[in-house]
Amino acid sequence: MAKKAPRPPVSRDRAIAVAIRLADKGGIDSLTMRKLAKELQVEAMSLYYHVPNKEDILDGMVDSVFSEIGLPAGGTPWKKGMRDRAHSARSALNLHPWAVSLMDSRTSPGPGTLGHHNAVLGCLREGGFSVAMAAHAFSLLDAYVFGFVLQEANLPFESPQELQALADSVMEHFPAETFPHFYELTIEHVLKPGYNYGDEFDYGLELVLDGLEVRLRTSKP
Amino acid sequence: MAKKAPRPPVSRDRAIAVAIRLADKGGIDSLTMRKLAKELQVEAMSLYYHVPNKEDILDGMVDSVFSEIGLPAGGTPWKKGMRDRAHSARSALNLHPWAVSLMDSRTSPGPGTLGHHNAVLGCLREGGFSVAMAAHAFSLLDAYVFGFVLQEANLPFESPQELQALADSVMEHFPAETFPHFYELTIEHVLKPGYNYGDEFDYGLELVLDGLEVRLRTSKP
DNA sequence: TAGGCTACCATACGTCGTAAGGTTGTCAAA
DNA sequence: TTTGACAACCTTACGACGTATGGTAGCCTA
Repeated sequence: MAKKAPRPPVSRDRAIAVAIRLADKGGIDSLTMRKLAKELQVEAMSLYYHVPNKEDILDGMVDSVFSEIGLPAGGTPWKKGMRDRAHSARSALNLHPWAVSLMDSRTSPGPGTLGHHNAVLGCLREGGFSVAMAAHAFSLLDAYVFGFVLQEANLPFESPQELQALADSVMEHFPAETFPHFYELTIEHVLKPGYNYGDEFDYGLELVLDGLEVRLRTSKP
Repeated sequence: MAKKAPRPPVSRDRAIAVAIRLADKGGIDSLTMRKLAKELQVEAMSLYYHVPNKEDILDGMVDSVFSEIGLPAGGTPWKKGMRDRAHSARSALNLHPWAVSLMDSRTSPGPGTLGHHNAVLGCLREGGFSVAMAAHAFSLLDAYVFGFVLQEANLPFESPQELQALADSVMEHFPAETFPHFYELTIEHVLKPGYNYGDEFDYGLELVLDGLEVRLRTSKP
């Protein structure tokens, strides 16, 4: 996959794109200025010609992920718009799991982030939400989506086998009667074939959307 | 504030407690094995007698924060139990903002985490939730609470002055007509005196709790 | 008084972000 | 045709990080 002879020129955008690829492959901790430079076929210090510091690259990465989230086209009914956006956001953040933890500690929003916020607010306002109600809905939906993805990325297992192994390990350390309800859930629900934590996403999302619909109706004359 | 002459013995628990203090004071990045050792009045490598590596300390810190979250006493009505727990979780995580981003990448739950999960599930089951409904509720509530705290810890401002400064900075970089809905929200809502993002927490929480109540009622015979 | 154990320490390695100060290649003005 | 400014990249080096390796000093028991 290495380029032929001529090295394409480095730029902030290209550095960010390659950094995202590296972080996707090896996790955010494996992203170092030296590895990024090597991937771009330059030396580490050359990056600092295009970028003030590593933080700036991380900012750019987060903003780029935000830009990946599909935006509701103008005129979309708010409920469908918000549902689609939630699914799109989950997909983007699942593709780039480092993004959620990186959102923390990032300070100034970039154009991708602002554009995203703007489109969401627009969809809500067109759907009849007052400014205050739109703020409520925005906060609630974002908190739910990011929180869910955080938990999802957080799961210490990825396959049913790993889940079983984890359950075994926990049961070994703590006798069953210590945490009876936790055990009930584990055995009667989680360890059942076909269980998939990701399936919980839609349940919560629809509950939230329905709740917003009710509040919207009863807040209007 | 330094201890007198006799140095108290180091232990995993004491190391974790002091690590939490350091992370609270200077952020998670400022927590290094050398600084932690100095605070405990030993050399860095002495920590490795009590702890296998830094990861183990981070695990312990997260588990300790989970233990700080108040648990519903047995017999508490589920809605009050969940509301109180959500507030308590938010308080604990606001006190230790590094904990949310640290939850990511942590693998094996400790006793604090398991005890917390167990008590929550118990409260829901006693309140009439089926195992599957309890799983839904748990996922939804946790996602919302953690997601909200993540956003809250994430806010790039802490005082109204900083907010105003941030707004000015953003407006300088992007003309107002680029993101009209974002500007509407900022000017008509966020920059108004008395605005406090934290106030959004209860709106979303009550909406979620009401939604769960409806689902619980209609799922029962 | 010998040996073993617990708790601690000194030194060193490889890796990180990045400061400071080169070295090229290109291209317009002289 | 020469000059010199500028953009793009490089070399070297520094201090901080996590931690592997291999001590040592004090205590306890036999």
